[in-house]
Amino acid sequence: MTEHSKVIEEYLLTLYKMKRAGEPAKAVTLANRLDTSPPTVHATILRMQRDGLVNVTKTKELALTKEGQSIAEDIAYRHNLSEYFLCNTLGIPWYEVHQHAHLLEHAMTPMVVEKLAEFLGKPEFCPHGTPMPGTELPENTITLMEAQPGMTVEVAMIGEVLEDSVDLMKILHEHKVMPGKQHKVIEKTEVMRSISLESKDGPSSLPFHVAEKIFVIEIPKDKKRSIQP
Amino acid sequence: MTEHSKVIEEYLLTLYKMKRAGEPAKAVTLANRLDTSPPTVHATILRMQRDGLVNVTKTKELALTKEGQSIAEDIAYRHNLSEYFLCNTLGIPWYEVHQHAHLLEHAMTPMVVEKLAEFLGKPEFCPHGTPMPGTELPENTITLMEAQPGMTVEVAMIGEVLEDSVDLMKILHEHKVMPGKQHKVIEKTEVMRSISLESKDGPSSLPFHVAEKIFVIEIPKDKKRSIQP
DNA sequence: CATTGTTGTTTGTATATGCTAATCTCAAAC
DNA sequence: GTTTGAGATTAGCATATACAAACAACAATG
Repeated sequence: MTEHSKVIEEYLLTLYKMKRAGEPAKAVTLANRLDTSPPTVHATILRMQRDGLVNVTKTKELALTKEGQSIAEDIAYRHNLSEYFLCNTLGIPWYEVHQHAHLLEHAMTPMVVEKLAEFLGKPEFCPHGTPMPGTELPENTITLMEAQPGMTVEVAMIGEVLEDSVDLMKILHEHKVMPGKQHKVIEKTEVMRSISLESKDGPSSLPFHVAEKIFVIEIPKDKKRSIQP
Repeated sequence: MTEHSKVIEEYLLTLYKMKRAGEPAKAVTLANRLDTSPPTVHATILRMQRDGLVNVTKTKELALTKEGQSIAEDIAYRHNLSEYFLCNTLGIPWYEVHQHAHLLEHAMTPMVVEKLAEFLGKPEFCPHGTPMPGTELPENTITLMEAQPGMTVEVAMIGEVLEDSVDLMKILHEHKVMPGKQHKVIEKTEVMRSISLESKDGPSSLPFHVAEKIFVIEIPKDKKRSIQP
C-alpha cells in the first residue's frame, strides 16, 4: 500500500462514500462532487487505473479495487477519528468539524492514528453518526423520508453529502437535528416537498432532498424520550 | 496571507530555522536540507520571490520578507504545537514526534490551532525544548560545546537539525540527553572530537558536531539536582 | 595568474494536476 | 431512424514540482 497524493486520496474517499450511499459511481458524479472538470477527472482515473486503485466497467462504472477499497477505508477512518477528536476533545462544533478534518485526514501517520484512537477510546461513530469502517448502523435504520407522520424518531446519522454545506449543517444544528436527538414527524407535504418535525426544542421543516440524507431510528411510543431528554 | 503549497511551506520553515540557528541561508544549504536538487531549489526560489516571500541579496543570501517570516512563524508554531500534543497527549516518544508533526503542521486550520493551543494550555516549548515563536530561551543558555569540564548543566534544547535523524535522537534518549535532565561535563577531547558526560543515568559521549547543537544552562553547584532528580 | 572547487543558472525532460474547447459515442426520445 | 443530449474523451495548454547534465561565475588556493 504505497503513498498516494492528497488528490488521489480525495478521489478514493469520494468513490468510497458514493458507493456506500448507493450512488452511481461515474466520472461525472465525481467531477461534480470534487468540483473539477471532466477532463481532469478522466486523466486522474486513468492514473488510478494504472496504479491498480480502480477498475472501470464496460458501462463506465467506477469500482474500487481491493487495494483502493482498503486505502479508502483507511482514509475514512482517519477522517472520522479526526472529527471525533476535534469535536469531543477540542470542542469545535460538530457541524463544522468536517472542513478541518478534511485536511487532517491526509496528514496522519499510522502511529498517530493508533495513538489517537487509543486516546479517544476507539470511538465507533463520528459526530455526524457515521459509523467507522467496520461498524454498521442498526438494522432498523431508515431515512427520514421513509418515516411516517406520527412516528417519533431518533436521529442516527447525518448523511455525509450534507456535511459539505456548513450553512445547512448550522441550520440542522439550530433545530437540533443531530445524532441522538428525538423528533416527531408531523407531516410530509408533497406540494412544499418538505417534511415537518416537532421536538422539545421546537418545530422544524426539512426539504425532501435533505430528509433523504438523514438517517433515523423509530422510537416505540412507550420508550419516547427515554434516552435523550 | 494566501494559501501556500506544502512545498513552499517547507521552504519557508527551513529558511526560518536556518536563520534562527545562525546558519547562512543559501540555495545549496536549502537543497541539502530539503534533499532536493539545486535546479529545483532555484526554480522554487524564483516562484517564492515572485510571490513576495523571499528576497535574494547580491551575495545570494536568502532573506524572508515580512510576509514570509510571518507565515514561517505560523508554521513553526503549528509544528511545535503538534509535537507537544503528540508527546504529551498521545504519548508518542519525544524523540520521534518530529516526523509525525512534519505532516500535521501543513494540515491545521487556524481554528484547529487555536483550539489545540487552548486544550494544551498554551505551551511555550516543544518537547525538544524549542521555544514557540515569540518565546525565547533563557539568556544564559550556551551550547554544550561551550560548557567547560566540571560544569553541571541542564539540557534546555535539542537543536532542530538533530531532530531529522531518528537514530541519533534515540541515542540521546537512551542517554537521557533531553530537556530538563542534568549532566556533568567530564571532558572534551580534541583527539576524539567528542565530549563526555556523566549523569545519574550513567556516562555518555557526544561528538562535537552534536554537542554544538545541544543547548544547556549551567547549574550552580549548590543548586545541583534541585529540580530534576 | 592559472587552477580548482563551490555555487548558481540554463537547458531539456518528466509527472501530476488543473483548465477550455472541440469532438466522439451511445442510448433515449421523437 | 434520425435527432438530441449526456457523458466520455481528445487536443492543446498552463503551472508546480522534480531530475540530470551542462555551463557560468566567482572565490579561494596554490
